[in-house]
Amino acid sequence: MAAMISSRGRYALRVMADLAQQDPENPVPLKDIAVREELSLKYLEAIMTQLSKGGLVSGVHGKGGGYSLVKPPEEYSLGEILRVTEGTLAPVACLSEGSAPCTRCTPCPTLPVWEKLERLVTDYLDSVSLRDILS
Amino acid sequence: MAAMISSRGRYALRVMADLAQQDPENPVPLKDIAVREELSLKYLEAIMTQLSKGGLVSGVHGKGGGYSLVKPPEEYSLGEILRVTEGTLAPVACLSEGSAPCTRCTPCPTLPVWEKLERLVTDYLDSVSLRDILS
DNA sequence: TTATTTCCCTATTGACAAAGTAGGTAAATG
DNA sequence: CATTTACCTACTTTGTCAATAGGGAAATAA
Repeated sequence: MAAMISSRGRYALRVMADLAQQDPENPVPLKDIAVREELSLKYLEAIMTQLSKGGLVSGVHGKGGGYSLVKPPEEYSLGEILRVTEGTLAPVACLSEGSAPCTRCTPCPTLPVWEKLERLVTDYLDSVSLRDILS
Repeated sequence: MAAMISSRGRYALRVMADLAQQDPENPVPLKDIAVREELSLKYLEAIMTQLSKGGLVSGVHGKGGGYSLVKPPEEYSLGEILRVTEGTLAPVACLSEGSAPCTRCTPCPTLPVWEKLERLVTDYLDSVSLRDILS
């Protein structure tokens, strides 16, 4: 199957969309999101930690705390959210950073194809905003 | 990481390109390809079986036998080769055939995004021919 | 007919990543 | 100080992909 976007990434989009539909002034506790989105609290925590470390949301501790977006929904692109949770949107392993360049044949005749494909995907996902997927 | 194209698919492209560079009149035995492409014979067999069942190559048994392309290189698209080996090029699991439609929310606000992304990827890979990647 | 070559078929193994769980710690609030 | 909440570390489970192994069936040539 080898889907490019994992379920974790899709959950992240759902959660971000959920946050976008709440009052931006009040942080939203994970407990609430877990119920609305039918996700386990623990799994949700793992995803939010990534989003928080990636600077996409901010969390405040204690009673009355929770998570909130750091900017308006139209300023998030799906690409930027997915890059944080998926790590990379590269269509092949040899384009992911941290992978040794493939030396089977030089120059690699398919490399330009993968590079263009990655650009295609990235450009599209960067062109869709979080607001665009609010229902 | 979640690469869209697995190493198996990339091997398939290499093998098809290898075949395209041999005499189209004489079937090429796997043994030869395995040496040239530095793949184990057994693994190569598994890949060729898929390509053969997919109708992309034809194999003939016995001495003097081997595999050959069934049409000229310019008539193969990368998309058609990859669909055979990867099973699907769907960016998300819910678009793969055989998967139950997701019922979390209807209508799903992200579905149009995935559909467009799949079309983008498919159209591009279908526009590149096997001849285009011969070195 | 027999031996050889080759494709072909059905498992199985091992490695690894992703999905999801569990239990706790630290900060903020009332 | 008790409660609420984010945050941290580790684990189990599950599933897929890569690669291997050991044959069997068809074709050819001697």
